[in-house]
Amino acid sequence: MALEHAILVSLSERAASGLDLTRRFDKSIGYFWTASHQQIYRTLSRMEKDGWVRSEVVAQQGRPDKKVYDVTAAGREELGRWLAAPTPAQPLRSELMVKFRAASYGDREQVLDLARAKLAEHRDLLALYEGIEQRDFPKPDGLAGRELDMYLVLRGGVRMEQFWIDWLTEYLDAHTRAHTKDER
Amino acid sequence: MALEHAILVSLSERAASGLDLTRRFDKSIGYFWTASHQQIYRTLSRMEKDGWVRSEVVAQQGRPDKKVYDVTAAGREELGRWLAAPTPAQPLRSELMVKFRAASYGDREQVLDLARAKLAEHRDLLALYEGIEQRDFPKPDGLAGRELDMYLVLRGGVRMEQFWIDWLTEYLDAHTRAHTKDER
DNA sequence: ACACCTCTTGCAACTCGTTGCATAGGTCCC
DNA sequence: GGGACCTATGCAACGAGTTGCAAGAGGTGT
Repeated sequence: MALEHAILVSLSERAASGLDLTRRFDKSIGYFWTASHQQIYRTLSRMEKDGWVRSEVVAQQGRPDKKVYDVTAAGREELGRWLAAPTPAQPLRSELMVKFRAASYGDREQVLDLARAKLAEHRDLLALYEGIEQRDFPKPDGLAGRELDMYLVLRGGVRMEQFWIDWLTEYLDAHTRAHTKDER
Repeated sequence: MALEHAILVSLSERAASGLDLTRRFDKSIGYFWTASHQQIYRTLSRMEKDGWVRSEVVAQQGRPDKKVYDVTAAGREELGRWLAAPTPAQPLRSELMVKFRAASYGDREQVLDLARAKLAEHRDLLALYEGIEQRDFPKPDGLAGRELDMYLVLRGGVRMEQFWIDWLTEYLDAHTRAHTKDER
């Protein structure tokens, strides 16, 4: 399981409540690991029971109290252990690829429309990531340590979106060419 | 859910038993959608109950009987419906990216070793896919229809592996450079 | 006073996927 | 005949993740 470790990473950067974490998983960390708020609350409870984090109730003005979580020494130890452990291969799982392979059993034109929609989605995501890259890392050459790590993960996101765009373009081009040939 | 649809696609290509399907999910289809045999048997039962497939017990010589499944008209209809339906965005989920981002909270050298191991894995996969590409599609230019679909999905696999290789190489290079600088 | 909004935490039920095991028929070999 | 192994199907239990809903606390509007 990696959600508890993703939470440990996020809490290592800064202590947070369940809702704070939920918001972080909606942006930065969420770009490469997603989680719903229910999942986060449930996991936080288990982690506290296991002694990886401890919580403190903090009163707020004009808002309900919140429970702020913090990583314990045991949590830091677990994080280090997990970091060094081999990562199991995550098999590729793409609904889109299943559909592309199945296109001849349905309406091909609609599948091409799906491809065009996905292409637009991935172009938007690429623009988002490149915007963050230019805003937060205008000069990547001098980076080191934690900042370099964050930059390189973002680069992974950029490259991933570029992959989708390139492949979907190849897909659409090839089918456009095949279709044109049929018409002649 | 896409497993039932992946099964419909595979059964559309050719009728099969649960174990046949398990073997297909270990190779061709499995390159972009995986499933264990228990999952397949369970899903086949449900699909038969829903009327998407029908089964026939076939006696074999020297082996236990097998139940061969076949797509019904309702199954073909469902497949067509699913093909045209929009595909929800699948958020990226990469344990490796979480680890890379967290490297400063553990032993960085071990994380670099993980990256090198992943790089080797993806090089192997790329070689596998490129081997299939050259064996099955030596002349991709004339392809159309179902063969073109299969070729293009394979191209997606090749490009995906190439993405991992390129990014991991960038990651290792950047950290090698940062480390060298520290030493000076 | 009352309805209604947001913030924060959480429960319950469900689906999806994995792991471990069971069963039953059959071959091959010693 | 006994044991190892393969084919084929399946159950049970668990863990991970999603969806829907609830409840309390505090604010705002009329």
